[in-house]
Amino acid sequence: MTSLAEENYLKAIYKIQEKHDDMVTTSALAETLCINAASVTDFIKKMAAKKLISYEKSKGVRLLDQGRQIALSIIRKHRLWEVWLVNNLGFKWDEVHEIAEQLEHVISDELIEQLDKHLGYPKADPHGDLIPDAKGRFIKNSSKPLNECSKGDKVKFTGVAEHSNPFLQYLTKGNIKLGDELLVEAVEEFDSSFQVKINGKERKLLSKDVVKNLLVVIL
Amino acid sequence: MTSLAEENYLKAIYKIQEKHDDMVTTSALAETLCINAASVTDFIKKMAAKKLISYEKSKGVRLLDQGRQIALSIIRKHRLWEVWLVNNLGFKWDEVHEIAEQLEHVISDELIEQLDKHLGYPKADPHGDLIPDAKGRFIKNSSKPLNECSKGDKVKFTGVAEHSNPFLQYLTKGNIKLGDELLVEAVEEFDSSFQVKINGKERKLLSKDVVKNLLVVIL
DNA sequence: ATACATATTTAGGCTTACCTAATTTTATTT
DNA sequence: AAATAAAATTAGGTAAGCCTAAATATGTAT
Repeated sequence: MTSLAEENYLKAIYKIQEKHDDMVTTSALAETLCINAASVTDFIKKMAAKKLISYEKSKGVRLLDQGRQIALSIIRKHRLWEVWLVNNLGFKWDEVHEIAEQLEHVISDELIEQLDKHLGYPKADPHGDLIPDAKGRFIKNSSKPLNECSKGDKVKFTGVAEHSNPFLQYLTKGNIKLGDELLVEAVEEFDSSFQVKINGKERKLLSKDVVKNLLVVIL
Repeated sequence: MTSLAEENYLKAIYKIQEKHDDMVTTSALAETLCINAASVTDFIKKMAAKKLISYEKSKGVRLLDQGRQIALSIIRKHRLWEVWLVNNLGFKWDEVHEIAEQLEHVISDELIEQLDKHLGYPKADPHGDLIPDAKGRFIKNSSKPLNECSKGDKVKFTGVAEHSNPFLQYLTKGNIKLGDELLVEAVEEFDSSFQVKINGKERKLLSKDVVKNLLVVIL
């Protein structure tokens, strides 16, 4: 059995590892989980004893296969629930995180497979994050941040690299939605801002902080 | 804040009180929650201190308004989730209890109101149990056990008084479903069994143990 | 290489929600 | 009413998951 705390630790380790593919430090975990570093040290020792993670004293931890599988199953559940909340219950993409944080811990393989089917086997959640399958496998796509694109590129907006509500709400206000087609009309070298045309209609200026957090695929 | 344990205690007290409208004893609670009586004594003292229940030493407990409201909100959530699981995810009525036991503890008023709306404001769950509204009010119906009916009565099957899987599966096997119309053709005095005609078609013999657990309304 | 700052671990403690064993209270039988 | 059985409570204890404060290890700057 995996406790709630363990699930949250494993998910946090997975997410930190995802960014800088390296050992995950005690302090990074303490930071993301809002738990005292001393408590984290305690806990990771117990998880290491269960072979969920590997632990090198004073260096950090890494997921072992068993731990990674659990982390992926939690992420799968989280993202499927988010799809349901947005597509079926009418929530906005900036309203679903907290609720999905609770729903992701409900235990029933049958439930999650039925939910997946009910939703039509979605490949991504409302923020464009990929949904692993029941075995923990992703169907990778080739998205990259918009700031890596050049003038003239025509791209599709497929996800966000930043999940904060202010950012999500900024996009909502500007009527920029997942699936929109963006044409890079100009790149201002001075401040790295982008001028884009959205869906062949509206023209918009996007700051550096915005473009680096928009994930797109080249069309 | 209400802990998971508190929610389960309150729900259990509510359900026991529902049957024999009386003080709920420590042993009855211990029995239904599968928790040692000594632990129950401990816990109810704490809940009494929080004014969720009233507690008379060595006599038992009763819900106070605040505790009743919480119990009803848990029951509301449980039953709404059961409706969703059966109507939208394709589960059978004997497969949903455990999953709903987990889902009922997810905290979000917005979620539960959206779910209620999504389901079309159902008045009863898949077993015919009434769903309280957000304020904890029931729309009572006038159902009674089939064994209280007489020869010639035409009734509608609206709920079960027994929720065990063997009973639910017995009904499923016999193709007896919520909403079916039953005509009492004969009552055998010797063993209290009933001969009924279902939906004007099939004729069936139902034992005493079955008829007392079928809730019906007279048509 | 040493000093300092930062990160990590150790040690000791707390709360929640359970447990067992022993005791006390309540109810039942004779 | 006394004896006995059953129920409830008290006392003391445990594990999980957190905490603070103190000690130790690591990394960085001089």
